[in-house]
Amino acid sequence: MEAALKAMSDPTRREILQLVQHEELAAGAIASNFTVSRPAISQHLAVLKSAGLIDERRSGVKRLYRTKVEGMAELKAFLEMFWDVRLSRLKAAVEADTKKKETCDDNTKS
Amino acid sequence: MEAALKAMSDPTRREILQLVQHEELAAGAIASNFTVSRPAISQHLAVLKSAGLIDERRSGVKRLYRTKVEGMAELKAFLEMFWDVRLSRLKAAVEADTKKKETCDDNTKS
DNA sequence: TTCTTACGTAAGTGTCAACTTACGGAATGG
DNA sequence: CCATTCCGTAAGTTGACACTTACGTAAGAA
Repeated sequence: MEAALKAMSDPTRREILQLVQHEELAAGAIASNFTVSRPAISQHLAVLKSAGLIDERRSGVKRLYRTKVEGMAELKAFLEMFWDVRLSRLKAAVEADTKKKETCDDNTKS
Repeated sequence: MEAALKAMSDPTRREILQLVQHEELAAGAIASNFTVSRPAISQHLAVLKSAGLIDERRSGVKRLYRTKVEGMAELKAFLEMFWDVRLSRLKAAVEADTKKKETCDDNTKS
């Protein structure tokens, strides 16, 4: 997850992920969508690949890339953990509010 | 989302988020869980706060922090976009496979 | 073979960020 | 008042990283 998060924290790489989520694209075709140099895109592709976020396939002299969504599974699970906590907080708040009507106690100090 | 992603890309900050997801904790109490210096944690808290991932509340001489899950909403939506695409890929593959069987249905037995 | 296409890789540079120690400043207790 | 606690901020160092240009390499065409 560490690698996936760092990889996605770059806006250029996020754009690449969106570009190749529907169709396979060659490295050059990807680079043509950006103003930065082609080697820079090549390095971004290497980062995405080593983070498990894209797949590479060779076809003749070209290299085709495509988003590999499995690499985001861990991160997705991490995020959903917080959503579950939010729900349990709501539940706890409701229960605490119910109990407060029985035992009114003030322990704050100022 | 940019800020939230960069904030979460640091392992120390992810640990902090998990520490304060259930209960409010003071800055010092948070720092006591790590080996890095207290000012370092203070800086991490500032990053998390400016990314909208935690809330700060003052109580006397202490500052209490707590995870603010709303800051992750955009990132969650970004991730789910890729999951939707994966489903549509599966659907497209199934439909293509079905069509193939219809076009050549007179002399082949699957 | 030789040229061309389509890439990755090497090397260097500038910027950013995570960490350290030292200091400042607000709230409380004496 | 002064001292202590709790915490953010300042300043400096180190390492990571995004980018550049220049070069290397594999596949196919002439």
